[in-house]
Amino acid sequence: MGKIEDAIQQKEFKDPFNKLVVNILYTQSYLATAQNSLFKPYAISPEQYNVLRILKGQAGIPTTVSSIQDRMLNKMSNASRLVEKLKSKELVIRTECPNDRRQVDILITQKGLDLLQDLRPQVEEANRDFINLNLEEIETLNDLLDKMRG
Amino acid sequence: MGKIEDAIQQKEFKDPFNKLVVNILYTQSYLATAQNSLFKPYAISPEQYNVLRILKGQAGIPTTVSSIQDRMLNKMSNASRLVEKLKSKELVIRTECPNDRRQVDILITQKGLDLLQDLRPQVEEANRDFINLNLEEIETLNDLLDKMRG
DNA sequence: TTACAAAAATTGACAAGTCATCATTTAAAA
DNA sequence: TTTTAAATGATGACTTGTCAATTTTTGTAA
Repeated sequence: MGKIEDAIQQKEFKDPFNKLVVNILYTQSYLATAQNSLFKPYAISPEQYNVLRILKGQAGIPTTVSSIQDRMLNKMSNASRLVEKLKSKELVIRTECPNDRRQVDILITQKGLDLLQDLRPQVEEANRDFINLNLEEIETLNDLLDKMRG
Repeated sequence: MGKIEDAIQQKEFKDPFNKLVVNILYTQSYLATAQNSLFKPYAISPEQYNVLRILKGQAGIPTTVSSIQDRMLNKMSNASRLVEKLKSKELVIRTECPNDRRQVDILITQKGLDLLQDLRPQVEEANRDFINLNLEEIETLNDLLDKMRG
């Protein structure tokens, strides 16, 4: 049994709200650590993977830095710097936007697409390994998380 | 409606597992950002708050660095450095353990306890503000997260 | 007892989150 | 048109997460 009380050796919580906050933070760490070791051999971080995933989702349409930021899991992150890291690995290219010279168009490269392709089966396998729930439970969990944020 | 699809502007997901991973990572960021701005006026981070909470839970019993690490939400974190930050703010004291000189006993100070006391009502209020669920839903969510990790 | 392995904590290096500030460029107001 | 405000991205400083290496101390086996 993976009860949160055992995981962090805390017998009881002030109230159910507090327990839920702790449980979500702990579960995120559980997933993030797994993701981290999955991506490590490919020399990218979960955050960089997420940016690549966003760019692939744009299906070849150039995407600005702020648009990437809006789609990121962590809105406070520093998309500008992540893009720079990806560029130095030749996983994306960055071109000045002709319409608005303040903006910068970001595009995933073939090398970036190949990396996502290689990772795909491993990501899917890891997701199944680390989520011990059936489809109905997953749907309930997704709905409750959505509702929780209001 | 706070659906995850809208939050990150992604129409659909590869599979329910993938959607759940994304949803948990996003929800953690949602909570962590709220915590961050709550603690900011008190010049501590959510992680430092968590260490103080652990020490208070020990009820005056000296706690070693590795024991703190075991109880932290993020097991990969650097407890040694967090303790050093708290010590420089006089929120904890650090004494060499007499039985085993490799270990270091950490104890929360009165100043640290006072800080937790001041924060308590605000943390409780924030938890309620950011969790739009009833008690039954919270319990279901807690149970599903526990089961998910196996 | 010596020698070696394990445990505990610290430290260094790098990536990412957080936040403030800056420069450039665009859009709007006077 | 001139001035002002807003948008966009980059950068710097600081904290934390991640992980490997190092130091000190303890425990154990030869």
